[in-house]
Amino acid sequence: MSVVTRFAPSPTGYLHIGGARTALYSWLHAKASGGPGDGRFVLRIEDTDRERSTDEAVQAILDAMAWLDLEHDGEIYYQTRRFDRYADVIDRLIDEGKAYRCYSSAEEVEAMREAARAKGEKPKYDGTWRPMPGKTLPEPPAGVDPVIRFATPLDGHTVIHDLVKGDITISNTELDDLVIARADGTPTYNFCVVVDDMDMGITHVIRGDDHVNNTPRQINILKALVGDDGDLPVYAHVPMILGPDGKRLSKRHGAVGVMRYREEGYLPEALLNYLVRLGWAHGDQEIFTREQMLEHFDIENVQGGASTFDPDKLLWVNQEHLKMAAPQDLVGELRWHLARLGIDGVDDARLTEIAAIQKGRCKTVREMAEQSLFVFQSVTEYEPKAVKKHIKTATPDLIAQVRDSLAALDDWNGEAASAVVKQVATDNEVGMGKVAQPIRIAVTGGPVSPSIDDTLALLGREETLTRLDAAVSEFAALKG
RNA sequence: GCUCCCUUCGUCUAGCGGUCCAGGACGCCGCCCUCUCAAGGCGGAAACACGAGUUCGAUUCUCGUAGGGAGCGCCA
Repeated sequence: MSVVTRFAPSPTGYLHIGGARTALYSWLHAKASGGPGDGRFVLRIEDTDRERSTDEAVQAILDAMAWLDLEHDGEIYYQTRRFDRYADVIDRLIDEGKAYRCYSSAEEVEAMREAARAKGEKPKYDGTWRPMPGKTLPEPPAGVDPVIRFATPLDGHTVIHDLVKGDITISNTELDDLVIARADGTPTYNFCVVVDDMDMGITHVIRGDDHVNNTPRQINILKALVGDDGDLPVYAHVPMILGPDGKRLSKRHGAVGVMRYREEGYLPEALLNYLVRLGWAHGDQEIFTREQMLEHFDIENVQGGASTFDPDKLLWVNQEHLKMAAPQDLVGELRWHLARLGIDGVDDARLTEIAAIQKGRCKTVREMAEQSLFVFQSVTEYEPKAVKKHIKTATPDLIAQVRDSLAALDDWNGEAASAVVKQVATDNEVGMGKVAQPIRIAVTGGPVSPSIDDTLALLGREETLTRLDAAVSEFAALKG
């Protein structure tokens, strides 16, 4: 049987790191099992809460999924477009006596819960309106729209055969008769999920473990629909991701949107790599390409306990991916970051050249873009601290010597340029640092840039000579 | 309060009864390399929550305790 998984976010905000990992695990499980492309990965938008769902949030989630390249199969489902279907199923359950109308007010239900709590029990609805053999129901109050409640089995227990947690058994007496349709007729989450997963042929439900307590309710509803012997999906509840404070990472608790990581210069494959390793391992391997994840990922090896998000390690993973990326594969993100810094219209070849030189020395693409600005912007001022440290009285003369030798070069390339710098250092019996650092400051304005040969190669002869000339007079004036 | 889940270095983890005075990685601390920043090389500190069992033998199995997480909505 082919695997079908789904990712089912509610569009009440951006896609955050925990959601991204759940999506990744679901995607991997569908795509990794049974060979490439065998399984299906469905995207479903759970927007039944019309108060909080927004189109902007839907778009934000779609954008993040696209950036991460977690492609879904087939159409995107929206629960709000399936209300007719839910209504049909609810009618059927009522007809079959598996659900009933409840006229208790919200205040009354709250009082029931309080009463249960006072007795040291779990807060529950007390079943006032539940039809029972030999029981006389109260007269429905006039002018009150009822909610529909599901008649949960009164005894027995429900077992979840969870792929990551193992078997979980919950007594049905822990469960109460949950509302499956609100007074205004709209269906609720626990109900829609069941109908959807059934209709969409979902074989594996992979979701956060904040849902484990809902699962028995959902299983009971599903059994009411398909019978005790009907097919149930396989569940896999993945643990939460905790913030540095040990609290669950959530939108209102320190979690930021996935796209924020793009802004900070992370590569999507690096973020995915970090996320896949958070709670899962394949021996000692730390760095995974997308292909390697697909090859090795196994949902059953996912850790049972929550894990803490570590920004430092993410940064390292990103750096590793930067190092191993082909320069041309970095062009897209580099262009995006440069654009944010006001640099547009640079051609691919140039960006590839820059990426090739910078990728080994940056932790993020954002840093790469920032550190490459000197290529596009002429030097308008020299960093005072750097000048103070590296520009001495003899410096203008040294730079002038380098400048003249460079001007005389037949071929302009990094190797030849750095040979010139070395020669000048040797001729004047000073260390490389005495020449290279001033040159660096002269052509970039600051003390940090790629190696001198790469820096000059990137700049080109004309630009290098122009900047050196400017620096010679500038530094001479400074020290004169 | 009740229910469920979890527990190896600060963090992510390997370990699936003896191979473990516990391995890797991030971070941290030294040293080396060096034209800056990185990278790289070498070395170091750092953990099986606790208590009972089971067993010839427990990090590994069972049960308690403690700690942590989640849930208990006409939210998803």
